[in-house]
Amino acid sequence: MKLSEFELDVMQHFWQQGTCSSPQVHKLICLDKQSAYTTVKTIIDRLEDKGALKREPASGRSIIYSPIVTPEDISKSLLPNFVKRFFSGKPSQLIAQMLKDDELSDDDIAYLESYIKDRKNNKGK
Amino acid sequence: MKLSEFELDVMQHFWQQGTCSSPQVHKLICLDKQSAYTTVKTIIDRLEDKGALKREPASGRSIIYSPIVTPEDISKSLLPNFVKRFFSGKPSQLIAQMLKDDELSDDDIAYLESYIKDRKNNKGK
DNA sequence: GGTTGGTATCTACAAATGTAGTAGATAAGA
DNA sequence: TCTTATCTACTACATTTGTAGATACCAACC
Repeated sequence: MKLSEFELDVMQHFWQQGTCSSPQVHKLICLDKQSAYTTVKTIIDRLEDKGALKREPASGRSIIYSPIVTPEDISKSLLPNFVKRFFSGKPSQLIAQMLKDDELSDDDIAYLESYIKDRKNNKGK
Repeated sequence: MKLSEFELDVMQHFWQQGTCSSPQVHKLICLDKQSAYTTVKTIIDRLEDKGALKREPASGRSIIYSPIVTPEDISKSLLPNFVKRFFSGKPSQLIAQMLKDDELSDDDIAYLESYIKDRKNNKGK
């Protein structure tokens, strides 16, 4: 499933909220960029067509949607390509860039260090 | 600078080869997917318009192009967004997913360790 | 020097994407 | 129950992207 930029921005909110109505998503989107309500609704309709969202059996005025695809579904297909394109297919280069750009928190670093340590131990065996 | 999928596929070859003619890129692209020469040439023209490629002062029948933008230029703007979208903004989750599928080599580990060390030193200052 | 094969340029067009208006349905309040 | 504010459904359109044909150019070969 291929989703556009804007579609991903919208999915973002469903992934965070779990379920949402169109007006709710519109308000959330508008925190980042100005958009007409119908614009957001069109994107939601397209996401429904693509099978990324489904309607919940909601009682009420506005339709409640929930996500079908997960971020993992998408990232699993995009990540290898991403690494291949920009980091010569080497995950270590991606990590290096994040380190260089200082995008990693202390926790992230600690995580990496523990991974490295584990790996060394396993190798020793 | 925003590049499309196909444009990135083409840039890929320039990043690998350094400089290329359109026919050369066409042949490389065709190793992966069938495309008319003019299709590839159109993409190259668009990349030139966008300022991603420039013409080299080449003597001869076919134009030689070389890349202006680097993979880092692109990845720097895409990576934070990528992490935000698919990994709840947590780089460690991205790292975890990459490492799940793809092991790091000894060189990779050494590379990362030196980066981590640097970062710690800089932070101490 | 004319022919030919490879290359470049220009033009075109369908599909996807971003953007939003209009009209119709409907729930909530007066 | 009538009105109004809200939400949905449908339609529209400009731009970007993928795709490629037609045509023009030019260097090398016969």
